[in-house]
Amino acid sequence: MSAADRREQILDVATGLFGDRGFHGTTTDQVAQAAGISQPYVVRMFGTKEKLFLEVLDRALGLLLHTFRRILESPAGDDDRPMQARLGSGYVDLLGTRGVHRTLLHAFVSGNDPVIGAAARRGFVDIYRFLRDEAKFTPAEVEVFLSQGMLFSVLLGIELPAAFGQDSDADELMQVAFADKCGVVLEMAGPGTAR
Amino acid sequence: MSAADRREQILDVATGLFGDRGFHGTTTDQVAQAAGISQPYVVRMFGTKEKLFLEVLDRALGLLLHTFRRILESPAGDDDRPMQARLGSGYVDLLGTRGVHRTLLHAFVSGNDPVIGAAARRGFVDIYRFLRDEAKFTPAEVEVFLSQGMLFSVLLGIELPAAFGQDSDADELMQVAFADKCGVVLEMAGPGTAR
DNA sequence: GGAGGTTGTAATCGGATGATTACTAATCGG
DNA sequence: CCGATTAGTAATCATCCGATTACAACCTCC
Repeated sequence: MSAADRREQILDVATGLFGDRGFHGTTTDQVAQAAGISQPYVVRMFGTKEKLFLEVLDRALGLLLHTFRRILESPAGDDDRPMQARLGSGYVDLLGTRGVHRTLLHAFVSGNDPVIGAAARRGFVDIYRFLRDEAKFTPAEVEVFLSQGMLFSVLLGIELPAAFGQDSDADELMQVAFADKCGVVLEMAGPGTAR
Repeated sequence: MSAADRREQILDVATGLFGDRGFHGTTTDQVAQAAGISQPYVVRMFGTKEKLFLEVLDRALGLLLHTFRRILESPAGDDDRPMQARLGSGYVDLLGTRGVHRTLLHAFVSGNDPVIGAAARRGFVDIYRFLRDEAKFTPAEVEVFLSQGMLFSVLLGIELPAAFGQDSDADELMQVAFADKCGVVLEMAGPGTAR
């Protein structure tokens, strides 16, 4: 396999693993085994585990913004909902790429780390700038959009969809938070969607 | 020092440390040094690092719910704002106890862990039940309250207040997200509030 | 066909880390 | 004053983990 392809493959599996267990909770050996290669190769290809995580984070942020820009620039077609709702659906659809949401969330709780924290802040502000400058959201719209997005992410973080059916109050909470997107979320992150 | 007092002291410093670096990123030795005792003593007092984290998590959740209940049951007095706003202020005031918000967030991103994840889900559903059954929030009110709370927490997670003044867009984002609470947040979590 | 680059591994190192054991100094009730 | 409980440590263990080094197989182009 070419180094470039291998690189992409490692970043793919690393996104899933970092999403599951975070930076400190994931070992380079787990990444290597998931990619079917040896641990030293992972380290040599990225230099350090931290650089690997930073690349994973950058890719996740890039995918997020790319998804948003595609929606923003695509013709509305038969979708007559406001842009907030359309971008929201795009955010949910990121569930299709394993680990993206949860890797981002892991980065967002690492503000204390001098390197990862700085990258996380930069990434979050980039998203803000997109909503303000490109999507032309008003401050109030930004606040609602980001708020709902973060509740969504945290509920993914605690794996509430994966525990669906075990606690009627938890199921009700999902209904309250995800509303009409509940079905989609359960399809993509519900029980049995595991790794 | 009595074992009970020592226990509380360890839980206090551990809350700060776990809030800063999470479960996997914090060592029992860091906790011990912060408490001014030896590492084996920390381990023996709590059994395992995981049990220590679970106690820290329980305490944080307990403090959160206790704060909410106190506000709910206290007379409105001169505060004529709706209960959503009053509980929101209480949530912000939890910044007064170092590490509570960020420890909770770290737990909320650990849904994958069989033990910590289960505790985190239980805790989040407990909060939901409080809002529904005790605070009598409507589903829409719950959604708004939790959404804003999670955006608030994530912005704390990336240490946006601590980086205040370094990026005008970041400062603007804080204004958009925290609004009238911006001043209080900066006082309690702004630059120079460090450990 | 062989020189050189590319893809990859085996072996190993050094340090960190959670946990265990065995011990000690102080405190306290009788 | 003494036996026992309590608060605490020093030393050490076994393991894990990221990183380094040295080497091997393979491809490719002249």
